[in-house]
Parts: sequence; C-alpha cells; structure tokens
Amino acid sequence: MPELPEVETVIRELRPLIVGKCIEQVEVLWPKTWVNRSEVPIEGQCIKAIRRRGKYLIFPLDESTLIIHLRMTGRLAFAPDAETNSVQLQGLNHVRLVLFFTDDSRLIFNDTRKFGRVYHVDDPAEILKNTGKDALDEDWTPELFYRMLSGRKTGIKAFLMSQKFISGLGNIYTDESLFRAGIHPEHSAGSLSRKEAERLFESVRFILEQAVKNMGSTISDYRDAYGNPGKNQLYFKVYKREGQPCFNCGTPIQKKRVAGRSTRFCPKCQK
DNA sequence: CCATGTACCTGAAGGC
DNA sequence: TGCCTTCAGGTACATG
Repeated sequence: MPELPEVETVIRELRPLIVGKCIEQVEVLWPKTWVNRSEVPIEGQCIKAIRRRGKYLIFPLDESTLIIHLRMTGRLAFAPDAETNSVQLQGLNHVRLVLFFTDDSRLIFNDTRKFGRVYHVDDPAEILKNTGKDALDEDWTPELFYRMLSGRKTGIKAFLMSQKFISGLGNIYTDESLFRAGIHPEHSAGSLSRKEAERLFESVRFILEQAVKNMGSTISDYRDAYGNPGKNQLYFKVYKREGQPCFNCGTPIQKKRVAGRSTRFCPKCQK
C-alpha cells in the first residue's frame, strides 16, 4: 500500500514521538516479520533519528539500525502508555510486532497481509544496497534522470517502478506521474527526449509533493501514525478511473497490464 | 539485460 | 447465503 508519500507522512508524525526512546523489548507475533541479522542485542538501545529512503523507514540506533518496510498493508501506530486505547489504535486487528520502550510507550506494527518486514542490522547497506536515489532527494536532477534513462530498453513504467534507479514510486504515483507528463506507460525509457525526461521529472516531483501535502492516499488500508486516512485519493486523475472520462480530453481512461501491474492511462493524452 | 510468472498472505468484491 | 475467482499502495526470485 504505502508508497513514498505515505511513508514520509508516517515518519514526520513518528519523529517527535519516538526519537530518543529506548527499546526495552521486542514482541514478535508473526515470526517472518522480524528479521534480526545484527550481532548486538536491540534491547537497551535508543532511537537516534528517523530517516527514509524510498519506501524504507530507517531508525539508526546506538550500535545498530532498525529498518521497516510496510509493503502492502503495513501500518505503524504509537501508544503513549500501557493503558492507551485511543482512536489511533483502532483497527489494529493484525498486530505482528511491538517495540516496547522503557517509558512504557510502544510502537505497534500491524500488517494484515504479513508482507511487511522489520529488519535489525549492523549495516543498513545490507538492506538498502539495491535501492536507488530517493525520488525527493535534491541530488536527483532532470539531467541525471535523462542520463539514467539513456540506453534502457525497458518501458518507462517498469523503469519508474523498479526501486534500483529511483526509489519511492509505486503503482499509483507512477501512473499519476506519467499522466501528468503525457507519456505512455509503455514508452521505451531510453528513447524519451530530453524535453520529455524533464517533463516527467517535474511531474514525479509535483505528484509526490502534492501527495505528501495531502498526507498520502487511502484506498483501503492505509492510515497514518494517528490512524487517520490520507486525502490525496481525491486528486487522482487516472488511478482507479478506468472507463471514466479523461479530465483533459474526455476519452475514457484505459486499464491495461503493464510491467505486471494494472495500469491506468489516457490513450489520447499519453503518447 | 529484459519480460513474465510465481510466491508470499488476507480480505473485499463480483459473478453465478 | 455460499462458493469460486479475481484483485489489491510491494518485492524477491526463478525461468526463458
């Protein structure tokens, strides 16, 4: 479920709540969720910061690193004390892991489909080695994007979805970005003109920043750290709009399998 | 290198 | 009301 904007929203909310907290214990309710590859115990270590790369949440600890990927249905919620049963904890029907802090507050990882992972590693590169530059990273520029595309035979949708070049885009924001740029999802990545690459770069940035402002998109499962849904689904121009008229030209939005995923686009506006 | 299929999981929705 | 199929914000891995 969550792509970059949803992860960014959760991180911004969690940062003031859990940076500085010290871990007393990890409770694992679904064993596959917890991937512990660190030499040092997590108990007693404190959270120094929260960062993001693509869809990964990264929590540097004193001597190791905690990394979380929410995959399709992962959700994080903070409980300030042991007795809390507030609205932000409602709907947590599939708790897979709980981090207990020394002050009796806790971070709850809920994940209906069990695809999400909570990694504990000594070197973050173990997990992040195949994850490219973050789509909101200031070092990513139109010029760099154009160079990354050159010589690529793959389709542009597959390129944007692969996290090894640019990280953070998933199925929704890829389709929305391509629509905004007027580029067909099956257009070969390597044959985009410099101008098209620049327009697509601008579109990706616009779409992601708009979604962050709107606290992410909620289709069904996504909730932020306080249990609130996002508002960005109200701004979709193609996602889930198959059969409905294109906002630019009125042509029905088409749905087709591209790069293994349901893909929505306007056959007239996107070439 | 690239495309495609499968696996990992649960639950909602649609067809009959 | 059931039963069966398909689909879903993701990614890793196997196979041509």
